[in-house]
Amino acid sequence: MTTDTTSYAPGKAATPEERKAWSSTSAGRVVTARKITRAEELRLILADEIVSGQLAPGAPLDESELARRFRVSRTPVREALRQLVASGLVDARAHRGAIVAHPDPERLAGMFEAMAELEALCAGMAAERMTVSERHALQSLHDQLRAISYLGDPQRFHEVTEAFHNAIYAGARNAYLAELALATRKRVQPFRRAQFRNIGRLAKSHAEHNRVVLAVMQGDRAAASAGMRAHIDTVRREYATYAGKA
Amino acid sequence: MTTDTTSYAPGKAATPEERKAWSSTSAGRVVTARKITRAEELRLILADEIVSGQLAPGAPLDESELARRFRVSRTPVREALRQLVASGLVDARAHRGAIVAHPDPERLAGMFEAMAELEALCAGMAAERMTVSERHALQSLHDQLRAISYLGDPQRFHEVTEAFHNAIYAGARNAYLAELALATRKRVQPFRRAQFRNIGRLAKSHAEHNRVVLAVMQGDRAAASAGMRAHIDTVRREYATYAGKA
DNA sequence: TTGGCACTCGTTGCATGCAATTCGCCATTG
DNA sequence: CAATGGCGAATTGCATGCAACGAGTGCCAA
Repeated sequence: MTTDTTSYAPGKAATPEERKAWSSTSAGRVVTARKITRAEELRLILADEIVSGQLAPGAPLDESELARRFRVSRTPVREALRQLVASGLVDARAHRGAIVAHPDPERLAGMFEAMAELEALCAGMAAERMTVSERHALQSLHDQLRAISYLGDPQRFHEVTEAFHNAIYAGARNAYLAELALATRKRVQPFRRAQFRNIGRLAKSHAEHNRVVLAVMQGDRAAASAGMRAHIDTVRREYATYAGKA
Repeated sequence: MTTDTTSYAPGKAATPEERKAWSSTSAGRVVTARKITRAEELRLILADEIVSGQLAPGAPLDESELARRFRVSRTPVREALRQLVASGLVDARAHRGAIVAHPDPERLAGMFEAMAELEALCAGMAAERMTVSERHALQSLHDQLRAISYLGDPQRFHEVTEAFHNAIYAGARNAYLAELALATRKRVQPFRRAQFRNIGRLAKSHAEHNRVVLAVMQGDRAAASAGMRAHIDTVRREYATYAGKA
């Protein structure tokens, strides 16, 4: 416990100014979401830190420590952790604390396989259902990726890749399926960090996307699915090569 | 609030005997899970009541009321609700309470479509990966279903159907994918209650399963997928026919 | 020296009180 | 008469204190 410095009066735990402090760590991504609860804020921040790799798989999530860090009581921290447990990003056992989820290799392989199929499914549906303007928007993102792969900016490439996949989710016209795919993507993300340091991977990734984009533009469901499945399968293999320590 | 009858001393809110009372409502399914926390208990109970239809979509979930009902404080109730929100069975908005999830028709259609594809995927994978004994076990469940469909016991038919689908999930050798499929199944379940009152549906369901079982026995992935997709699609159409009020 | 055991400490689980927000109701006004 | 503004009640959100559980440590006995 060790209530050390702060005064901590009830309902006045931290001024808004104080509370801004914590988001300074996450590189300019300050989301000034004012209309949501503290627990929801914490959930979003912690999820982001897990997905972005700031909190590595296996890292302990101490309630009191997080409460101090975010200048709130343990209650909203606990609620945020419970939701993260339910979403699969965090593992917890009663009286034994919570850690960032760290699936064993077999489970991780299953997540990759499921991701491949979900993405393939979305791509196939998108090939059939996207509007003309959506197809053009997808093509535009794809072109951007080519340009970025030449420049060799992994961070930017990653961001636009996310947009690319999100565009396909949206094109599938199934919000629920999109949520499943996105959630799976996020849960796998902490284990593919290393890939984005590999510049050579960018061009290959773009080439794989090319098959998908072509099929989507032509409305060829089977080809779009196959292309996306192959792409994610490459991602999986790439991970398997890089990761000896998983 | 109205602290009416019980004394309610801290840490001694209810004796074990008192706490047994609530589970008597759910028809003999008393799970004497002693080693888990109260919040976890509540989560399981509420999820079961939602899936089983005791709590209908749209029903309000008042924290204080649930706390009284289960003889606990609001804290574990809140944690259970948060987890149910994260799992999609409950919707909640800050300061406005929680209700049993009630997706609009479009979203529900998406859930049915996703379920069809997930089940199809599992069936296809199971056709390739099941052991011989697993295939025989599946066949056995299928035979049981035929017998039950003759007897016309919808409740029992439902239970064995669940076991049938779970056997296919297990045969797919992908725990993560199985979780997705099962979660989706549970989220859709509250909207297909009516179907199990329709005795005629039982025989048709069994006939649809037949295609899947045959394909699985022969290791024919494509046929197993197609069969399962067609089955779930029938389920969806059946729902669409029954439900004017969704 | 080693195995078992009780004790202690740290962390999590739960209860409770207060603060904050929302919504319904009623009065006031155009 | 309708619309709007503010007040009150009810409900949720958060802080805090205490209880319970687990893990580590040191002691005792074999």
